[in-house]
Amino acid sequence: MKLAESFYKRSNVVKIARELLGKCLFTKAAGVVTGGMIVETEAYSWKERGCHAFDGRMTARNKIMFEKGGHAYIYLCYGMHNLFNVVTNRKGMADAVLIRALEPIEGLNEMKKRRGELQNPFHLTSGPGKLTKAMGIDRNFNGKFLLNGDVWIEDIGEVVKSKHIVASERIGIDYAGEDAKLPWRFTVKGNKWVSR
DNA sequence: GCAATGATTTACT
DNA sequence: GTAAATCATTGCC
Repeated sequence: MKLAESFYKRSNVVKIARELLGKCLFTKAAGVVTGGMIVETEAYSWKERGCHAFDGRMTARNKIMFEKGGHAYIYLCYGMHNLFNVVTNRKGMADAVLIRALEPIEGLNEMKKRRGELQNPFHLTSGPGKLTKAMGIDRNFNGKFLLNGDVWIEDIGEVVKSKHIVASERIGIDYAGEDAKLPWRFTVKGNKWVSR
């Protein structure tokens, strides 16, 4: 079943990022449903420098993060990669969880077709830019609401024990200074679909 | 209006 | 392991 709106609207974005492990992200693009279990996330808050909306800076790009929890925020990075985020917290509180990797479950054939030939089958969705491409996510998904759009998150009853959750430093945000050291990246221990 | 930059991926050494 | 590719968004001129 889909996660309730109340799940996203809580104020502790780090806790939400942790609880999203084991949940399933699905999209429906071109009439085909694709998706998988989330195995890697990162938390971002407007209270720290790693976030685009640091210090409440709102721009045309990140204004979705200021919406209430439950919206999808798609950000184009390095000119060619779409990154998928889940907005959390109340309206005006710009927190979000970046989905970095998932384990494919639904629509394997479609995802392979979108990604093309791969040297390593584990590279299908083991990275934020890869999984969006595999699932057909582009900037048209920006601002969609996860309870009534073509993208949503389900709880399939999978429980990831806290022993199997690893917290580590986030990736690629050295510019954030001290905040780059926050252990806000969560991965499922030993899962092959986690990015490097 | 224009140059600088980045929450990455891919290929090559 | 390292480097190049590549472009929307941003912030300053």
